[in-house]
Amino acid sequence: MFASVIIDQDTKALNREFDYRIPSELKIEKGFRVLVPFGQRTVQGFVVDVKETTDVDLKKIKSIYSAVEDYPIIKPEMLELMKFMCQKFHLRLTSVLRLFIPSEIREGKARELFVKWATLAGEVDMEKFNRAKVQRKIIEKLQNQGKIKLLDLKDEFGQSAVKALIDKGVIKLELEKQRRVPHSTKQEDKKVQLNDMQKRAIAAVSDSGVYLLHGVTGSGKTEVYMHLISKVLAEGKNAVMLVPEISLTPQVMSTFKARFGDSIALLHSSLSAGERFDEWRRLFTGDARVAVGARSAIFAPLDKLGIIIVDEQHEQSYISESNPRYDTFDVAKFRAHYNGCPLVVGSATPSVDIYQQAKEGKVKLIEMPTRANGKELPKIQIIDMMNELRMGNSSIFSTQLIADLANVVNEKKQAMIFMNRRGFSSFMMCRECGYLAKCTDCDVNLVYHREDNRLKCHYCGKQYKVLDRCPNCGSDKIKQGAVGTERIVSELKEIFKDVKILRMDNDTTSRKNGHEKILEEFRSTKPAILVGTQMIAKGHDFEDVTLVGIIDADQSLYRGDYRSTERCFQLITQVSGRAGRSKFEGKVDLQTYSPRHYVYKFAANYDYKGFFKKEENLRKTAAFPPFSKIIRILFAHSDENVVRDELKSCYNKLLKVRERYFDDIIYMDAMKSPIKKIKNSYRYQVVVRLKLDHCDEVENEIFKCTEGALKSSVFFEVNPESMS
DNA sequence: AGCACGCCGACT
DNA sequence: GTCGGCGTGCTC
Repeated sequence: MFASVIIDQDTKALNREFDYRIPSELKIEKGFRVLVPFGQRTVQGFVVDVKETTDVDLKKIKSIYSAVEDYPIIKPEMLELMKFMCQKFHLRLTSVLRLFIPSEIREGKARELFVKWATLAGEVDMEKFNRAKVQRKIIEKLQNQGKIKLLDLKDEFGQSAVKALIDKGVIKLELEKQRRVPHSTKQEDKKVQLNDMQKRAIAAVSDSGVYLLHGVTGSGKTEVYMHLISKVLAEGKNAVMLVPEISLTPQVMSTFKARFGDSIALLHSSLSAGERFDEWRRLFTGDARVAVGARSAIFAPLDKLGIIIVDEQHEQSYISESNPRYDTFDVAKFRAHYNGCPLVVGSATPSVDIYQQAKEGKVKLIEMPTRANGKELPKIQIIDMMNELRMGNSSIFSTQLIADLANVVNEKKQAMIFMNRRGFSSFMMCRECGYLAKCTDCDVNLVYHREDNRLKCHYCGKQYKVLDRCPNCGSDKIKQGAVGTERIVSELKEIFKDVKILRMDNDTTSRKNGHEKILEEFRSTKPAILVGTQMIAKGHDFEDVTLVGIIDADQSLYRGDYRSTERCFQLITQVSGRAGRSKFEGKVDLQTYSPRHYVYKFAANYDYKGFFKKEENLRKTAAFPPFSKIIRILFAHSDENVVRDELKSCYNKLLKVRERYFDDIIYMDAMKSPIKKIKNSYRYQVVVRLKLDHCDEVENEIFKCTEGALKSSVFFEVNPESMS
């Protein structure tokens, strides 16, 4: 018998199967981890196939040395899924593999933790211990208690006496497996009475298929998820639930822990190696039956899945940005299909893409249009910053926001100020008339590149001179760049001298528990103002927050890609949900320089459907996804000439593909990446936009063109989240 | 990834 | 002559 093995080394050159003979004395099946001779060395590999024959010259074939475990570490479903992912996302088997087996196990770094227990080996002849007082005491204690942890024994009586007894064979050691418990909780499970809307939602999820749970913030989606999971567990099946990493706060984890106890495994980024190992093993063996975690938890080694839930479906973090790039949704869909179970994705602001699928009937839509506590959603007031300017207020804050903040301070309540300050490049606009630089060919906003001081379109690569005068009204008041959270804090401190003002963003939360410390401080201070980015928008329930301020909402609009309006809508809705969570009324001050942009009107009215309709029409007209497919191929290498050459030869092949599929390709061009160099590696890219008709076929043809690039790293993305 | 093979410069 | 530099290519 022969085994097809993939070598556990992630390089282009090794991205194929190697055949080995299976020695008759070894029991080896698909999914086994094995040690094999490879070149001059012994390496670890994974058996992906077992077969009677091989095409390889028998003289070359070597035999497998041994199996690492006596069971397949990769289950059949996972092998299938690996193959699917390679094909779907154009990935290497060797890099996909790493997603399925935590590095702690792959590299053999973490093991099971054992505690040593000491017991007496048999009858003891006490006569022999007349002089050794300490040893005598130890024996007596063991006679009384039966077994004692070795560490405790050493603590009490000292190292040497214990060791002497072990050496004499009086004490026998027993190993007991011990679980490292990553999170303990004292929280009680709150039994919640479901309302009719929730009951209907639960009942709607019946058989397999994809369900979109569209529920406003505060509609009680989490309770629906937990009920669905309980139901599945009762049927003897298992469940996976995904949550964005930033939402996986201690409170959220405690809630789940309180409900599901030990049958849950929580997978998140701050687990230690040992904890991750144990949680993974518990899922693998079936000791844990619910996996809750961020993106990578979709690879939880559970069989018999009864449901997969993806919360906050619209979150960008479900699409992996680095190394093996994949979309969690496609992976979840595969697993749901394989297990014949439902996939439920939920959001208050579903992505345009999935809502379109719901509209087409590919996804079943479940709606939860009202809040569980019956409270109105906070009123959103759009504040025209252009008008503020005309009135002579050129500060970051509108008079309205300052007045509302003063109110919050007076009433000893709390406020959150949200500022989306991400990305390197920023937009250019006229402060007088609100004119925004746009690409003439693409109907996409231009992005300012500091490096070469030019405006660029991220979709066609067309470049423009930087504006020094507004082409619309002739004003030279051109605004460019962003205001950071830091400046907001310092300006607020000037205005509200005695008020606690906290900042929460990537810079302040990088230390361990930085997150928690800031939130705890905020929770316990009144009045207080919390200034932050994205991360303050996630699931924190602060009862006393009565005001949310959104500074410069436009920032998320002008990022120069087709999804920016959608993201802006999601952001406003998400952030607004933070205000008025309990008995107090909430209000949102939304500051913008383009108050008439359609996204604000719809967002202010919480009108998702209206927004979707508008956006759908725009994308249809402009032929952007979901009505087309964008492919971005990024080449990166430390030597600029190498990337340029490899990109060029790829592009030449692409030109031939375009000849063959002329009608299917709307647009195609090669250019430098918006961020030309990252970590000393030069980046060039090709962007292609396809009609949907034969897009899978054309996509594969396009991918083939990249295979000639041997030196550069090639990243192949479909409908990329970002172009930088 | 590693390790051998191989083809050019400076050394006992 | 040969010791060793690291560029290229292969590993079942």
